[in-house]
Amino acid sequence: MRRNPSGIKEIARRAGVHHSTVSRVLNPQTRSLVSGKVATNILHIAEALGYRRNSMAVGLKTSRSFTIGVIVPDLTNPVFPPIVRAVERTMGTEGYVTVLADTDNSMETERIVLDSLYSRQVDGLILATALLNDDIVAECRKRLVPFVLVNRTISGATATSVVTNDSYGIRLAVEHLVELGHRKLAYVGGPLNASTSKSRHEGFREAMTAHRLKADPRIMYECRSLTSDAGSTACQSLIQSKRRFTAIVAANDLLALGCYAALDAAGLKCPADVSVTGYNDMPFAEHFAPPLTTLRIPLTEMGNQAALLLLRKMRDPKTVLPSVQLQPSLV
Amino acid sequence: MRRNPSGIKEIARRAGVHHSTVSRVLNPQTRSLVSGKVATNILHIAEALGYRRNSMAVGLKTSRSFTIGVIVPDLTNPVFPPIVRAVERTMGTEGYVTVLADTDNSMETERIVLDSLYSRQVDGLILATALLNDDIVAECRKRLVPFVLVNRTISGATATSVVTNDSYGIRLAVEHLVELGHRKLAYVGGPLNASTSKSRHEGFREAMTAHRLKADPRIMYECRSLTSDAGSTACQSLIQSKRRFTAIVAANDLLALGCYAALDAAGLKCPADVSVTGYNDMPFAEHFAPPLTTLRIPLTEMGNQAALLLLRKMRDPKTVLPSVQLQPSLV
DNA sequence: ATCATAAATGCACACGTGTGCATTACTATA
DNA sequence: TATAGTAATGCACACGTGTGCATTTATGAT
Repeated sequence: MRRNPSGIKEIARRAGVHHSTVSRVLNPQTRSLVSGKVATNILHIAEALGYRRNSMAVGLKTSRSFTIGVIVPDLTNPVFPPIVRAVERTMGTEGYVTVLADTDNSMETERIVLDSLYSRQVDGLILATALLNDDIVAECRKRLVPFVLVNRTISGATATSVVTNDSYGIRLAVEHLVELGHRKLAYVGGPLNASTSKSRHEGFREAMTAHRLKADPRIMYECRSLTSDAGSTACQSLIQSKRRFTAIVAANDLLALGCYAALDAAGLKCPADVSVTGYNDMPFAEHFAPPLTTLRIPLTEMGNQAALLLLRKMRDPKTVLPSVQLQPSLV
Repeated sequence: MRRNPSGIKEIARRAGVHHSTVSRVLNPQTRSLVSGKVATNILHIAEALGYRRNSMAVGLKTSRSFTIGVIVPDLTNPVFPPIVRAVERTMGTEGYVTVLADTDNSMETERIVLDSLYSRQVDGLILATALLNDDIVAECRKRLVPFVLVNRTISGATATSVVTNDSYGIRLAVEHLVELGHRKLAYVGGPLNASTSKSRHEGFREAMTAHRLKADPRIMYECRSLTSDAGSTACQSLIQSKRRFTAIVAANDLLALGCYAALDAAGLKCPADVSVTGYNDMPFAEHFAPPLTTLRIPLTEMGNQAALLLLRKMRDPKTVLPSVQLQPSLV
């Protein structure tokens, strides 16, 4: 089934010109090379035929696909949709199309996906999956495809990334709780191989010592995944440890919700018995019971910035891009 | 910058064979045509060179891109990420890549996006944006690209779609409220040009008459968009109308949350004064204050089914696909 | 050993477009 | 009007791969 019977050649035939002339007309870049009369005629014919240029042929010839890849660990994590959306939009206005890949937190599928994208000649990548020492990032570098990290970064800050100041954010949370009179703060964090979790972890310790409090490692937990379930089990063992704490700083809203559940199951009231703070500003967090104190991170802005940086890099591969760090705010 | 210096020809050169032989080896379909010895040798060389086939060239030659498009109206609506994720995954296992497009509820950008995808020779489309009489769907049909509608469908059921039984879902909600003793039910729905909103609207009226209750059009609202804000303003005017109602059936969780906000602002308690039900089973709806009674729709399953149908259609364009209707459940 | 047959490989063209270079048509200046 | 110069267009090849057909090589039967 030939889906597009009318190529550039057909237009040329009808206009009585060589197909190269048509090519020039259809390309805004080179349209000025051809006389106005012929140009408008060709444009009319193209319009009448409903012509759409075949991007595969263009891509083959120019080795640019006007396609970028966005790789996320889990699209159902509410952090990512706003980022992806923003990327897709700003790239779209520049004529780029966004292929989305969800790795389901698996490095193996990430590698497969990367192969697939590379084979499709993507012009650039936006990675939201980076771990601290990530051989996938190394591979991207080796393959010479421009990429920007978003949300997470790698150790050494050797790649351009768009992240938020996580340790500052956690400090805001700690200060908030301290102002409310809390002194015994527990911490429920994520896996330390991700930059976000690591700097939140460190941010917690720094903020505690800054307030002359002790960050007790016995009431600090590192969850394996950033899910509600993980937070719940962490909080359960926290409760069972019988150590005193009056507040929990969670490194993620989902973890915080898990804590809510565990506290509720243990008959503890929020925030009467224990206060909980989250991180990420999940949509509608204010409707939770009780309304979750959390940190808003400018997700859309992050997506925008990442897209803009990537565009710069793709246009001029030898530019060295700055990394961007945005500020979270307490809500 | 040549990113892929080692094409099929280079491999052929090193193996001392013609490039067509390499092509046959690299293609599992035709590998049996070439002798085992040569094949393994070629595979080794390809491996050593880190060869990845150029999909644009393949696509140009075979006019298949192994790419599909997924078009959603708003990715930050929590309904869509699970669907998109499921589609991407099942398509991925079949070697397809998914380009995502967010139309931001604008038909204009949808048309632009569609052009862009068509130009990229997508093999198929999954549309979550369909309105009841949708000329975009007509355009897809004219362009002969296989497509499947998901979540929403068009009038006349003339296209294959994967949807849930919305009127049944609303009936469940109504029955639930009636069992709780409610008799005066208000309805806050979405724009009637979408099939979901329309059948929920109709479902509400049917369920009411089935219980010998009157669906009072004066306390039934049609919001312009499915957002929390829209629900809030609808509920406000509901309150200001001074008409009696003891429960609100919202056609969407976001609308329901807006009702929560408006009721709270008016000093009304939930569910003591007014009960509210939602629709869509937003993640963590159980953590809301109060826990939202809503309808769970099998989003992942919908995405899966849509992908499978599309695969069938792409493999055999002359099959006529069945439409699938899944059942929601009250939670 | 000879020949018929099958297996393996080479050859050449095609997919649709872009682009440097050659060629032709036009314009202006003397 | 002749000529130089420029604008407009045609020509041909290239991008990387797939595939029908021709050709060569191996296999087996007599």
